[in-house]
Amino acid sequence: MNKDSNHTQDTEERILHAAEKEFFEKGYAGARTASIAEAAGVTHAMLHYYFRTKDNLFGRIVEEKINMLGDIILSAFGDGNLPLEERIRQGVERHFDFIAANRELPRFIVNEVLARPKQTGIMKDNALRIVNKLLDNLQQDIDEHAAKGLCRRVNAQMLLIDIVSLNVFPFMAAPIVKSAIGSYYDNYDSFLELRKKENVETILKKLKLD
Amino acid sequence: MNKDSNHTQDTEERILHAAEKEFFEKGYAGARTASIAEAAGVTHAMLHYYFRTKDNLFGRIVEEKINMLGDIILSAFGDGNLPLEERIRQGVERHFDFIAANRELPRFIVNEVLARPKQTGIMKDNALRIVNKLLDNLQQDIDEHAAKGLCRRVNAQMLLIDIVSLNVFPFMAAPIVKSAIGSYYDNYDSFLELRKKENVETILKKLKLD
DNA sequence: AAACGAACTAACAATTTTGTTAATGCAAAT
DNA sequence: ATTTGCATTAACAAAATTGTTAGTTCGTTT
Repeated sequence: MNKDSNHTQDTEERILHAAEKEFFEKGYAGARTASIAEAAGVTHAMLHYYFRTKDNLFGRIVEEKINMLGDIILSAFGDGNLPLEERIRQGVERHFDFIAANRELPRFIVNEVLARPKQTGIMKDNALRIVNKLLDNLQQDIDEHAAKGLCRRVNAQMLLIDIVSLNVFPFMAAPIVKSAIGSYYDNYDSFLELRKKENVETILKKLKLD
Repeated sequence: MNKDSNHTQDTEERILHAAEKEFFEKGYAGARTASIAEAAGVTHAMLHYYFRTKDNLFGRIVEEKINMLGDIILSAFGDGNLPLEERIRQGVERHFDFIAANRELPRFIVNEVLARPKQTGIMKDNALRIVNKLLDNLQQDIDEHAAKGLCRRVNAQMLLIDIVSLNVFPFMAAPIVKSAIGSYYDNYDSFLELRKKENVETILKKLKLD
């Protein structure tokens, strides 16, 4: 069987892709295996042939997504060689951009993943270990700069929660934020551009000495 | 039929109460009318007798909750007689306290309400009208103080998004934030106390002149 | 070419879930 | 006391949804 005639990967991929969309949009309970199969262009039975249960299929999606959590924080804030202010500015911007490129991820994580502590506990702990290691490093960085009188000695954990809150919420609550800003901006994307700058400013201002 | 023997309100209330819990916990798709009836201590048929469909019952809960949105913003930030800084400090604290007392509301709104624009559009618009009126007033307040050189001239809309983001996110992502702060705090509530202060500081610092 | 095995299909089964209906109880009105 | 009407129940019906199975197709192996 050569690669071109191997439909397995194709079909499996298509189901996974359709499943991600369905689970993201409707959540586990709202998702229908029949819809997923239809969207993937395969018969309903194929879904069960490859993944046996809805649970299994869901698990595959969750596994893939939860690992992104730690990775994005690390890749955004991980460059300890930059000057602190630049490190944080870049972190906020990269994190914002990642969320903007994965707008439905936060809702999925909050609703579907965090609601299943038993099934996702290990993966979550793993992501947290990565983040905590980074936070230690960042806190050192902050403390050193603060000791030199270059910034306030803020808590790195709190700062990260600030950043994630500011960056994530406008996307999670997009429908209401969209209505709220209404006609003030040309379109939602131009609002988001401003929002990103605003978040960077808010965070950097918090670091500044009084 | 005297009031004591009128079981109608009792039963209806009990169903509504149980429904709110079920819908909050599991969302519309995950909620089961049978579970709601059982939790309310009534037969399954009674639920349909009073509300006919799951949709109707859900609509009643949504209607009640969506109206809280505008109200809380207004009651938190509405006091225009206070000095600006005090007005904002009080607003942030009151909004935080409200969310803390209704921790599952944001998730419900984001997941269930915002995902149903057709059914909730009018209610949402109504809440937004209240908020926008308040924002106009707050912006004037800010502009006046800025003109006197007492604060930065920040955009009131952006400021409100900042506040809501900072206050809401830690509750929506509570399971992961809980794990993340781990052993650093005695318990989650003592973390939340600090978090509230932190948010007030973050916002007020944003207003300060450089 | 015959056997083999993985991918696939159509039909079906089992369960869950929402919603209905006919009958009953019971308090208040006449 | 009889009637009236709402509240309630148990049983049932209908639909939706997940999962299974027996059999088919088709490329590969021997």
